[in-house]
Amino acid sequence: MSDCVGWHERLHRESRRMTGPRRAILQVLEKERRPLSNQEIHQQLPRGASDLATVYRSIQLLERMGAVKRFQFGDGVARFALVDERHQGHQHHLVCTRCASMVEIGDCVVRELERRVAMQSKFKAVTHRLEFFGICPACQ
Amino acid sequence: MSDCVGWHERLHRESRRMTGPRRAILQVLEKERRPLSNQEIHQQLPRGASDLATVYRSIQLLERMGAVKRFQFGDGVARFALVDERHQGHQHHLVCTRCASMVEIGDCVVRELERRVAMQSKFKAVTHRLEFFGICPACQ
DNA sequence: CCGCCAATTGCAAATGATTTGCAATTGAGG
DNA sequence: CCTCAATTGCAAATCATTTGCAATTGGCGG
Repeated sequence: MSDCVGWHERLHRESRRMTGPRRAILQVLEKERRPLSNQEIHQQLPRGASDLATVYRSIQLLERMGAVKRFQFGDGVARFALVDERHQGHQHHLVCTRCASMVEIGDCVVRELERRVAMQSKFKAVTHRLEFFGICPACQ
Repeated sequence: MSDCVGWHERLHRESRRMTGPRRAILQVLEKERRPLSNQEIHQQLPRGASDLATVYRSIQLLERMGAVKRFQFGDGVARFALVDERHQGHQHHLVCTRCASMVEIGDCVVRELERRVAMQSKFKAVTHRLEFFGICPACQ
């Protein structure tokens, strides 16, 4: 179980509070290290720990803070997973299309390409989003 | 204006019909070669050419046929653009985050990496999704 | 330990995108 | 032209996500 001290500070920096619901939500995200929908997070919460609307609001906050990353699988539901702080917010993942379990991909090989793309297209502030999908060993 | 003959055949292969609404929708997609939401498609249609529900159904069909590609920018709206047949359905894009204008990216450099990822992770059937975002010259 | 006050929450209602049921309409082959 | 499955329009239903608001709560100062 995490004491959430790190989170407490991080929230405090933006004059935000560490509340019961937020603590519970963070604990779910830390335990299940894979993309979860707001619904799924809410279900895994201890009974009465937080309202669904509060889950939405907390996730929104965490996303603004860059603490959580949004995944869109194309089924109309947004899923979120904690960002690994070691990767300064830029990291790619391999996600199982059956169970959404997730593996981190090593270094980003696309950075280089990004610069070339910007150069050739005359676009500014070019970024990218790269995700891998497949079927994990457990699901095969 | 396209005569839509190619589409006619392609639909026929799956015992689908080329109808008025579908023709109109395809014409919009061919003219505006950038990701459009169902709403946007519907708006650009000649008055009364198709119901919004029919646009949704047609786009769904085109997506199943692999004729259209779905883009999720994270604003809760799905956008779709025609797939360039030359690229057998695999192609990356650079999309303007302001106006959604779109440029195609040349060859896919990630294919190689994909195999390595599959190997190391023991995942099967690994695919990927890669999109670039930026601000196009017109929007700068 | 107490009180204050902005931040936060629960609840219910509002939004907005997308889907669906169904009866009426329409392609396209014969 | 006739037939029939595919398709459509329309309205109602779903589903995810957001929002208004009064009540509650964290955390700082005293």
